[in-house]
Amino acid sequence: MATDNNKFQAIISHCKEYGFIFQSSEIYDGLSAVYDYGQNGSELKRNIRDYWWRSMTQFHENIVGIDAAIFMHPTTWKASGHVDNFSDPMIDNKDSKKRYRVDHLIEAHAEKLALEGKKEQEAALLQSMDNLIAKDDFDGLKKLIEDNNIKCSISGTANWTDVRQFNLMFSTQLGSVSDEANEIYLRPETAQGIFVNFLNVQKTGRMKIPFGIAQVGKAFRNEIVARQFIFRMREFEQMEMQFFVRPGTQKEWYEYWKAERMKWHHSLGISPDKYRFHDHVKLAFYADAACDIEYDFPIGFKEVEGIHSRTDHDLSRHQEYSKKKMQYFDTEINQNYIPYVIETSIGLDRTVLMVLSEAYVEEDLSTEDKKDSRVVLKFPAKLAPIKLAVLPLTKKDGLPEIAREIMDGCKKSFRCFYEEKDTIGKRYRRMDALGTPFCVTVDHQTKEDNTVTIRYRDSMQQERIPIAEISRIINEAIDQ
RNA sequence: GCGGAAGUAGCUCAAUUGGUAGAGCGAUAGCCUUCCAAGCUAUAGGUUGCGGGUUCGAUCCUCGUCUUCCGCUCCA
Repeated sequence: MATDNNKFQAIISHCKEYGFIFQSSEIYDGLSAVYDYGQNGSELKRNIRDYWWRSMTQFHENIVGIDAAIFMHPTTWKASGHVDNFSDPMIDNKDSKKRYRVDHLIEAHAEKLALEGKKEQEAALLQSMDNLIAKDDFDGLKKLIEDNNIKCSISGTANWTDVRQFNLMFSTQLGSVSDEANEIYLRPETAQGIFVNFLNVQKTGRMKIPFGIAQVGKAFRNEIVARQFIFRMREFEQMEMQFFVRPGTQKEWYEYWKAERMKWHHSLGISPDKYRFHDHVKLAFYADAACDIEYDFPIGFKEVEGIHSRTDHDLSRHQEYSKKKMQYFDTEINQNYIPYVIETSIGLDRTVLMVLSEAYVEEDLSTEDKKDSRVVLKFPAKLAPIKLAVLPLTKKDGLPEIAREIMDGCKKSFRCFYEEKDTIGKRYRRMDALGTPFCVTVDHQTKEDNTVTIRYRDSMQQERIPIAEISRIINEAIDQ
């Protein structure tokens, strides 16, 4: 791995070759920025998801989980601000390649007219623009730009593309009759499923503030450019937790969750110097504090998780649009209020990529006589797709039968893999490439004293242990 | 989305200046019975990304398209 970019490419190839991640619909040339998880990738992903879920809902007594539908009432997205903020008519200047939001471009020109004292022209321009935007008349908008001879500030030309709508939300029809009234969106984030269920969960769970609601699920964004493997996909999975707190305490809970989430990342066995916080300077309209946890991917430091202090923005908006009171009565202070929210939102696919990036190692094992190397995925045992490989040293002499018995004893508690083909060294290396932390080998001595050789993935060390100990050793490693 | 480059077996690559493709690794089956891949034998696997055009004939030339990579752009 000469450069980090080579390492990234190597990881992508490895993922395909060993059944972790395939491009979607590959036999039909693939679908851009959509990927499928294979037999090993789906296990890895599920293990990460389960670990996060347990960390939230099991280790914290005041956090419960839900699973909301992907389809939601269209008003949800008006209330959340996605309808207004997630779709804008855009236009590109062909010479400078610069893309503008049409309204920004025209407003800038109107401002210029105002400065030149042409107040009437300014008003007329803005009026025309508002009319056209309200009608979604993109051809009209382009004509307006051309008629006013609006130029790109960089290239100074008026060589424009057509006006196009970039709607980051996917839409579809609910019901079989196509009708605009039935248009609904695939959720662009999972958070809103939590907010609209806030009262349901709080009341039925008798939850007392502060408390959290966790959720794992798919979200969809029609990204203009989606690239970099599974880092940015159009269909992706989020693991989110919204933590409801008393107004005024959000700052301390924000700090609490920053620290708590960073601890979780370190518990994956990843070194702290691979992480950094990136504080948002320009805050979104709904936030009073926000930061990202960034991991040092082979392609550089990139966001894995976001922690946002969302104030009471979401619940207030839903209260406004639904006319339902999104309030909580706090018996400690005898007050009704709309809770403030701290959000932790981590991309599951990005976490998979992070774990893969961290685990992937090419090792040079050459000695003086022999060149040798291996590719090994050093997953934490709890995340490994396969925990144990059971390998009879040979296919004869009753060794496979003993190995099968070990398999039967272990496969109820964790995922095992049986293999009798090829030399033992080759089988070890195959397991390294899948990230299997333990291999046990049944040999002739096993028949005499019921012991096997256990071989550790990372150190490649071996030791002799009784068959009865296998299960305990591996379960302990998984629990760490 | 724009510009540039690329696409040949699961992977890494070769080949024909236009005459319809080979190797290594890998896979499968068998031999060997071996505690850290690359011993032996056999087998499978490619309408050379896809679709048109030029041509007697296209993997090669040409157009379109899809996908990927790099840069720009975008990412409430």
